[in-house]
Amino acid sequence: MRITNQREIILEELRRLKSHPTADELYEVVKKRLPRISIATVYRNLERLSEAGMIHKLEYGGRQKRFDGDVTPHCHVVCVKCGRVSDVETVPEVDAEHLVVDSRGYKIFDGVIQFEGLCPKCQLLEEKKIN
Amino acid sequence: MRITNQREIILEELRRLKSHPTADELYEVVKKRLPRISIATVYRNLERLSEAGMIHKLEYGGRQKRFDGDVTPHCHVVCVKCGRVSDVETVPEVDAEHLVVDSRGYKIFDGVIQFEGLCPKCQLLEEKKIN
DNA sequence: ATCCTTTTTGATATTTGTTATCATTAAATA
DNA sequence: TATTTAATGATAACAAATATCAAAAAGGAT
Ligand SMILES: [Zn+2]
Ligand SMILES: [Zn+2]
Ligand SMILES: [Zn+2]
Ligand SMILES: [Zn+2]
Repeated sequence: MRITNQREIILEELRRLKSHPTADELYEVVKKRLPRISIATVYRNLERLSEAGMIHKLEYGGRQKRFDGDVTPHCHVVCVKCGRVSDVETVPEVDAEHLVVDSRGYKIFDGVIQFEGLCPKCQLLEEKKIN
Repeated sequence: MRITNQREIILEELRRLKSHPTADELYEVVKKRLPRISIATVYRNLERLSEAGMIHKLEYGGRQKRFDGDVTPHCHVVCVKCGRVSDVETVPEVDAEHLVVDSRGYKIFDGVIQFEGLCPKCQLLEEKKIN
């Protein structure tokens, strides 16, 4: 895969951010360094980079996909209110395949534990609503 | 929540199906019993029923949301090729909260293990491609 | 039953995130 | 340098989901 200026900066900025941004959030950040870049270029490169395994595409709930520049194995927690995604530190990995008793004929590659919760911001909002 | 004929049949058919259908797949099935029903009614009721906890909304990869009439705790495997979703039988549940070392300030409700694999149909297609 | 209020429905328009198209530009190769 | 190949920017097209709204259905009061 060719290393174009746009591709390099998209990857750089995604790796810098720890927020698991959506394509348009990343577009806004990248635009500061490349004011003429098109949103299509951002979508295209995120797709290419994730195919190449250089980034991760996160397809959790909510409308928009999110992206992660950190490809080392780790778990995520998704806020059920706002959709924010954060990394979660877990105890040394449980091998997912050993948890399966009947896979219904599927050939299983991978198992990820995905947590659901309420982010700090949304917890504060909840408290205010009650009072 | 009012029990209308449409709502009842949507719930009935979703519970009968074990395929975790998309809204439009379920629409096609329900239409056999209610030929005049609108797709909007299906979307609306799936939303209301999932808010009420009577069904589950599955928001895995792929474009379309899927729905599950079985709300007893169980895990899913998603086919990475075709997006099909099936139930997976696992060993007696690991308590997700105990796996978390640092939740980054989130209040964690739930942790589900989501498996990725290749469904039987797509395994056959892969084999044919190789030969 | 009749009247009134609230909820739901069907049809369809709108929104939204994403993907496709295509002429132009940039990069790689010979 | 010329030729091929890939990437870009602008924007159209697409598809799933949601919003709108008049009409119909359901429920409650009298
Ligand atoms: Zn939140
Ligand atoms: Zn992450
Ligand atoms: Zn499949
Ligand atoms: Zn299921």
